Amino acid sequence: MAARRHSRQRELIKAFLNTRKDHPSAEIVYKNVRSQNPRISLGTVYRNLTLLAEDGEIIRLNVGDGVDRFDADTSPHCHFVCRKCGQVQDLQACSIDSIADAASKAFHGRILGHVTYFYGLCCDCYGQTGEKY
Amino acid sequence: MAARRHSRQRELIKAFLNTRKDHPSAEIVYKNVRSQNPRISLGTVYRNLTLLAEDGEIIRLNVGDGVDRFDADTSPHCHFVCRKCGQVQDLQACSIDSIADAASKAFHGRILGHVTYFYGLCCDCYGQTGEKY
DNA sequence: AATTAATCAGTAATGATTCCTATTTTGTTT
DNA sequence: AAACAAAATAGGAATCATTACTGATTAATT
Repeated sequence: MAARRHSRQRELIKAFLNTRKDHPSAEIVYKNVRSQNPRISLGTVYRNLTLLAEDGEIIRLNVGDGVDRFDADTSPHCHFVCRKCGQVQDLQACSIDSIADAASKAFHGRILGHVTYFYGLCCDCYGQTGEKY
Repeated sequence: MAARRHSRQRELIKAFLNTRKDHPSAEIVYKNVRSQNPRISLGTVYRNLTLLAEDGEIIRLNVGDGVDRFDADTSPHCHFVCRKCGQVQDLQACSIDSIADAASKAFHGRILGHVTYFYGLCCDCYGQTGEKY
């Protein structure tokens, strides 16, 4: 029903996300994509990010810092959020898939998926602050 | 430094949260607490919810639905979010603490904690929709 | 080329949360 | 108990990410 049509703007946005591993926000996508298409509007960026996420081409990420972030890597993986500098990075080393199974057994509805993120101090911030946190 | 002083309003808010297990939003806390103190302001509710969370007396919860939710149960547990009706419920049966340890080994910064929530269909919605989702 | 619906740019609107300020409370000190 | 200082409040304004609206464009189809 929702016939998705090709669009230059959406293609640009997806291409940009493919170059980044730092989970940029819509605003950052907007600023960067404008260098290739100065007439693109922020609303268009938001709408296409939502469309791409609906189509499963990207992942919408919310780590509780007030902005939605977007990730072109749709393979199952977790994220780490630095409490000091706010950066978000991938954490491939965690296989939590088994958890959903365990949770399903003690649950009477239906579990479709789960979201996990870790927080703490990233490598750089940990080195700087020592034991501050 | 931040000498916390007693306040009727904060006490009311905490007492209300203690009676609820459905992780209400600030707006809902506001509406309910007003029946006991009609002059309380929404800003006061927000500020005290933040203070309580900072003091570790409650937990601030963000499941990506646009509002922050609050939980008086500070014991370690996960949450389940229904994709259809939006309700948030506790999921006690999951012990994911071991995950943080596993993740720490493959990480060069410092992991202080983690957040996990499951999503899917709650018991009621699963019964209604069958295989729709 | 004509048609139609998706998409766009630009802008206004929404809504959750925070900020601001004069006033009131709370806990402490004389 | 009166005086005092710091913290908290009510009420409202401000912020800011995101969504909604609208007339103009554009991509795909006949």
